[in-house]
Amino acid sequence: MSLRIALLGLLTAAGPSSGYDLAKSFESSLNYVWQAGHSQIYPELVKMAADGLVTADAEGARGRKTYTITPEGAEQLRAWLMEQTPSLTVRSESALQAFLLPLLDPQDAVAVLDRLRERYVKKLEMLEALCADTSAGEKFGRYALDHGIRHVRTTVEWADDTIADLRARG
Amino acid sequence: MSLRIALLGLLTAAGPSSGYDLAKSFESSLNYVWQAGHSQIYPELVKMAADGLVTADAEGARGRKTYTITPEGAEQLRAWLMEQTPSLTVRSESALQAFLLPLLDPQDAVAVLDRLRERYVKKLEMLEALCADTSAGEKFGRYALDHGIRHVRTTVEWADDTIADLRARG
DNA sequence: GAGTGACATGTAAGAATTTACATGTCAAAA
DNA sequence: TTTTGACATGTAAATTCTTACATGTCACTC
Repeated sequence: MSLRIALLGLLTAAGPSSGYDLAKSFESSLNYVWQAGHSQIYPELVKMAADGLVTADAEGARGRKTYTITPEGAEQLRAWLMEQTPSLTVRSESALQAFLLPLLDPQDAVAVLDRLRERYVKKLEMLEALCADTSAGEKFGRYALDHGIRHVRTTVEWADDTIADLRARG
Repeated sequence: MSLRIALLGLLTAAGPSSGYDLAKSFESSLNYVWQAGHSQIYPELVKMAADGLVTADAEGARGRKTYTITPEGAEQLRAWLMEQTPSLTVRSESALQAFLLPLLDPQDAVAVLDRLRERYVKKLEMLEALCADTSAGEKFGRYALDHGIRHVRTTVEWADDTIADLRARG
């Protein structure tokens, strides 16, 4: 369901798009909260067309197919947003790694956390640069970007404090 | 891989456990960052035993089987923690919902965000209660719990600010 | 004119995940 | 004593997700 919703959302925000466009959009905007590659997107668009949620243009240059959301698709997206009670859980490999850190001795844990922290700092810088770029303040990007930045910042702070705590113990 | 690592982590932290125990542990401790039901855990334990990462006791009362991590399992866990560079991406249905919110008109978006916020507040209270409980300060629970609390708190703050912004616009 | 790289779409196989089905034990309360 | 609920383990089917394979176009550069 989530993939479908994500695609309907992207089609609403960005207007008619090809599967290729949508895969790109996924990478650049939705990537922080959901992921999907083209091999998942293309077949899903076909199913969505069969279900009347989108319509496909005839092929354009280089076999390009442009999909447009239908009123039915828009309605389904709206219904999901208004009525669904999505799970509050999260799936995060790096959070899993962070969780298991105390199983290492403190020095090793610090080493691992340091590396993880470094990567989050990079990510934070990247997101903040995006935020400063005025052109990025479009569509649903604003709140989402803010959400992402806050979360990554929180993670870095947590890493700082946890490293300090581990150092104090080790 | 993540499921395997999570199970090895739980077995290390909690000592020898049954699949049932592990499923419970998953729900109560790892749940915020990874999820797995018993129907995924039981077969995985069998495979892990075949791979020499755990050993299974003979059956106890009510068909209970107790699994113990082997040195090889411990080594694999350690190697993953020290050497892997896990993805920084996250999969979160509620974050997806939050992202798509601006596609609704502001009043509707506020209504949805309000509901979402309410649920996060509940979750925050739950986690803070857990934190206050001294007995919860065991094993790898401390840092993980702190991590979870900070993230949920950040989400609530984001929701507050986003609701205010939406109200100002709507 | 050949090569490179972004554009563009697909399929197939396998792994991971979810949901539902299916079974049986033991202890305690009603 | 029956019934309820936690304990305990599994399998099957369906869906979702990842990784790899496979193909072809178009614009630009060397």
